[in-house]
Amino acid sequence: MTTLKERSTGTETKSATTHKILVVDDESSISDLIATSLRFVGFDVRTAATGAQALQVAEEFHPHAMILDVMLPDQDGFEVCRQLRSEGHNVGVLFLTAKDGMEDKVAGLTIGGDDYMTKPFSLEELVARIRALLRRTGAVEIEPDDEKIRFADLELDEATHEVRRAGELIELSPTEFLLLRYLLINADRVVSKSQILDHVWQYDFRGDAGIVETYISYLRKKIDVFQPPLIHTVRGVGYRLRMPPKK
Amino acid sequence: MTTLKERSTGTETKSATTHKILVVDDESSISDLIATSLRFVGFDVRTAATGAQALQVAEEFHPHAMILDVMLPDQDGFEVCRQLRSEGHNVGVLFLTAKDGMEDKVAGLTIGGDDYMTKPFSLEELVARIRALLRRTGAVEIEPDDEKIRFADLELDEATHEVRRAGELIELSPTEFLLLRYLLINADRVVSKSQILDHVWQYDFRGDAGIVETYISYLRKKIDVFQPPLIHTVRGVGYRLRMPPKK
DNA sequence: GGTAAACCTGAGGATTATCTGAGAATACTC
DNA sequence: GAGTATTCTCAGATAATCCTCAGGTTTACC
Repeated sequence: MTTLKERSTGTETKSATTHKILVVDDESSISDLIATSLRFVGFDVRTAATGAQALQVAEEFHPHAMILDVMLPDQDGFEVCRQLRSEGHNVGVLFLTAKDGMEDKVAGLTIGGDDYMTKPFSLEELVARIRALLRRTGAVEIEPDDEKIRFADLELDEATHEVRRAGELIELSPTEFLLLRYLLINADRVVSKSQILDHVWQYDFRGDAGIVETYISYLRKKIDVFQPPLIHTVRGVGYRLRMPPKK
Repeated sequence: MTTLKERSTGTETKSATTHKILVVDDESSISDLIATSLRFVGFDVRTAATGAQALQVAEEFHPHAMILDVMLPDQDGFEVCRQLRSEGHNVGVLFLTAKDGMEDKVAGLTIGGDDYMTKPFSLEELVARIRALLRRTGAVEIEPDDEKIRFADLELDEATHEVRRAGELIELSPTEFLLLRYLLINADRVVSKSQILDHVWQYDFRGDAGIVETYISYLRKKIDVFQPPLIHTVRGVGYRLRMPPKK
C-alpha cells in the first residue's frame, strides 16, 4: 500500500528515488505543460523538441521513462524509440498521438511495457500512466505490491480499475473514476473546482467549472448512498473527502 | 481605505530567509497595493508593468514566486510564464484575472502548483495563497506539512479548512474563516476595523466598517460560546485575540 | 449621573454558490 | 448502424452567505 502522501499529485512530497523522465514534443506548450506537471509530482524532467535532440539528451540523461510524441518534425516517434533500444537504452515509452486514425497503428507498435495516449489527455491520467509504466518496466521496485488507494471503507484499485465501498463493487464511468481518484489522492485536503478541472479534465477543455459540480453529484449518487457520506462541499472553496467529523 | 502606514504589518515575524516575489501588473495602483502589502509581511518585492520588463527583472532578481496579471499591455501572462519556464526559471506563479469571461481561459493554471485569483481579491487571501504557493513549490523547506495555525485551544487548518476549538469542529462561512485567520495571524496584537476591512474584504469593498462588527459577532457566537472568550474588543482601537489574563 | 460615541446583535432582503434533473451532443459497442 | 453509455450544457430550486439597518447596550468622560 502506497501512502497517500507519496502519490499526491496535488501537493508536495517528492519520492525518495527521483525518476528521470524525458519529454519529447515539438509543441513547447505541450512539453512545458507536461514537464511542469511531472516536476511537480517529483520527477526529474528534461525536454526535447526533435528526435535528434531526444537521442542526444537521452545519451547523457539516461531517463527511466520517456513521453514521446509520434509526430516529430524530423522523424517519427517509433523511429526514435527503435534507435534508442538498439543502442541498449532499456526505457519504457509513453507515446502521444493526435486523435485520428493513427490510433490502431500506434496500438500495434507499443510492444512490451510501453503505452500510448491520445491528445488531448488529462494530467491525472498522464501521471497515472507514467507511474504504471515505471512499475511495469521495473524502473521502480519500491512498493510494487498493492496498487490500491484506500480511504475509510472506500477502495480504488489502479490495476483493475475497480472501486469498492464497504466491499461492494461500484461501476464508474471513466471521468467519474478519474475524479474519485483525484479526490482520494488528496484525501482530507480541500481541492478547488479549478484544480479538479485542471487535473481531471483534458487540458483543452474550455467549458465551465460547473461540470465538476455535475460529476460530484454523479459520484455522490454512486458512493455516498452508503453511510456516512465521504464527499463534502467546502462552500466557496471546493470539495473534500473526509471521514465523519470525530466527536 | 486606510493608508498603508496605518495598517500594521499584521502578519509577520519569522521567515529567516526572505522570499523574493515579483509582482507584474500594468495598473500601478494594484501593483503598489500588492507590493506594499507583501513587503509589510516580510517579503522582498520587485514590480514590473509589462511582460518584457518582467522577464528582464526576473533574469537578475530570481524570484521565488510571481504574481502575474494575465492582461498585460505587451503580451499575456501565460506567455510570460511559458518563457520563464523554458528559460529554466522554476518559479511558482499566482495569476490575477479580471472577474469576467477570462475565467475559462485561465483553465490549466493550477497544474504546476500554480494558482490564480480573480480581481478584486482580499489581501488576506493574496498573502495566504502566496504562502501556500511557496510551500507547494518547495521554495520554503521548513514546516513540512503542518499547515495549522494555533492559538490557545483554537486551531485552524489551511489544508482542510477545518477550525476546531477544544478539539470540537466549528463550521465557518468563507468570510468568517478569513476573518478568523487574520485574527489568528495577528494573535495577541490589536487590529483595527479598517485594517481588518483592508485585509479581509475585497479591496474594492465600499461599504461601512460596521460589517466587521457584524462578523465579529458571528464569530463570537461560534467560537466564544466556549470558555474563556478569546476575541476581545479594544474600545476605540479594534479587536484582539488573547488569552484571559492570569488569575 | 448624563451624554455621546462606540459597539453589539437581531432581522430581513439581496446576492451568490451549489445541487440536480432533463436533454442534446458525442462517443463507444456489438 | 442501431442502441447504449457517457459527456456536457443549461436552468430552476434550494440554501448558505453577505450586507444593511436600526434599536439596544456598554463605555468613556465630563
